[in-house]
Amino acid sequence: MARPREFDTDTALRALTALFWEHGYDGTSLHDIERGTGLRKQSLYRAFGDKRAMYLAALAAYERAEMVDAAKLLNGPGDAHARFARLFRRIIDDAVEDGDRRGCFLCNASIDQAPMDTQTDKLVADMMARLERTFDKTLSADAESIGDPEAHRKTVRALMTGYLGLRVLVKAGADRDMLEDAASTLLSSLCPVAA
Amino acid sequence: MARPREFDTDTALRALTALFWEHGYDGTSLHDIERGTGLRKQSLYRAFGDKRAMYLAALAAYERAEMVDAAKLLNGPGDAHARFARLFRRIIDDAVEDGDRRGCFLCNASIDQAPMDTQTDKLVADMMARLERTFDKTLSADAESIGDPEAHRKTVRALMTGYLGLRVLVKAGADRDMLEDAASTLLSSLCPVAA
DNA sequence: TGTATTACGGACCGATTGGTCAAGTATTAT
DNA sequence: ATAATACTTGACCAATCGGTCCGTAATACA
Repeated sequence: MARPREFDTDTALRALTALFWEHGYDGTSLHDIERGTGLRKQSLYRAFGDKRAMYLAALAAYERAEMVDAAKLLNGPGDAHARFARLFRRIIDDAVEDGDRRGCFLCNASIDQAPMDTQTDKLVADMMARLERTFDKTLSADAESIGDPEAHRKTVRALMTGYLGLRVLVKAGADRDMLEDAASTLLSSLCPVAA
Repeated sequence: MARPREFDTDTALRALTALFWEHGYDGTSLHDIERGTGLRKQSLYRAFGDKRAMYLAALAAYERAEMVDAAKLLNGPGDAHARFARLFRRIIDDAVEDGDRRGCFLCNASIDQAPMDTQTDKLVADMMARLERTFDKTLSADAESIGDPEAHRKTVRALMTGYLGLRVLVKAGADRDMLEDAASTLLSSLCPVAA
């Protein structure tokens, strides 16, 4: 009945995610978006709505792609210490070896959009809650942690804080030593012997 | 010989700091700046240079005012645990009671400007280094920490990470429980008994 | 094949961006 | 008094912002 869309929405969404992730909301213009996606804004507006909707869709896509990817690391073999160590190691390696300073899109969005846009604020809060659940599940791999629910919850939240802090340090340009030291101490609370 | 400046540069700088701190670089327009400072942009351009210079000056002023203020908390009485506890308590209270979601200007700048502006990047790196020195000095208040320099350095850096993570959580809209739990665990590494 | 429906590209929009210029005025040292 | 300086104000600038409109091309169904 109607002419079919000529571009792939998922591909466009991936491009949008890359753009907003790296440059933020204000730092990404419609012109940048046209270049990055290879599409005219008209097509994008019809597919997504307005720029804000593109941003929110990109943030949600980030969660589906990158954070699910991180969750896989956390669901791997070994005890909680080993699992979180793999996550932190990946963050450090990406930053130092690939020079990837994009940080965590969720963390970035928390700072540059959440306080000034209610929709972003809501989405960020939801994503934070889901991230906490992921961390919670990972920590539950340790038998000893299930004894004290309060200590368990506190540890999860400290690890969340450490995760976010690490991603800020990456953005700030911290070197490998800095990141390694921070990560090692954060992990030591999970397994004093392996610290 | 020449007509003296009619406005107080420090007052203007305080206003600039408040603006950039709350709304970021891109989120603060010259129009906002004129309203916020009560000055015409002409006067501001002559006094500071361009918008980027205003931002950098504001960031430096933030360090002189707010971070020196925080340093006072860290130089107060008690052991390291008590000192850092006061800092974290202040962060949480400001966020929860006053609804202050501005976070830490240094942390904000790390995310929204440092990766895309070399001058900001340099200033942020310097400020991070000075913050680390402040944390280092505070931790040195504990006699037992001076024994192992490596452990000392690692603890300092983990506390930095925790500090930054806390400020991100505030921006993300975390509630009191979340912040309290995170802070308490971060502090527990300093003094297992008092945790 | 006719037609309704939709995608597409480009022109176009007013508003706002950061930044500059010019004119008039106030202040100071000589 | 005067020369030199630098203040204030508002107009002005090109460029860019996010967003819309419209003519044309392409498709699916009757």
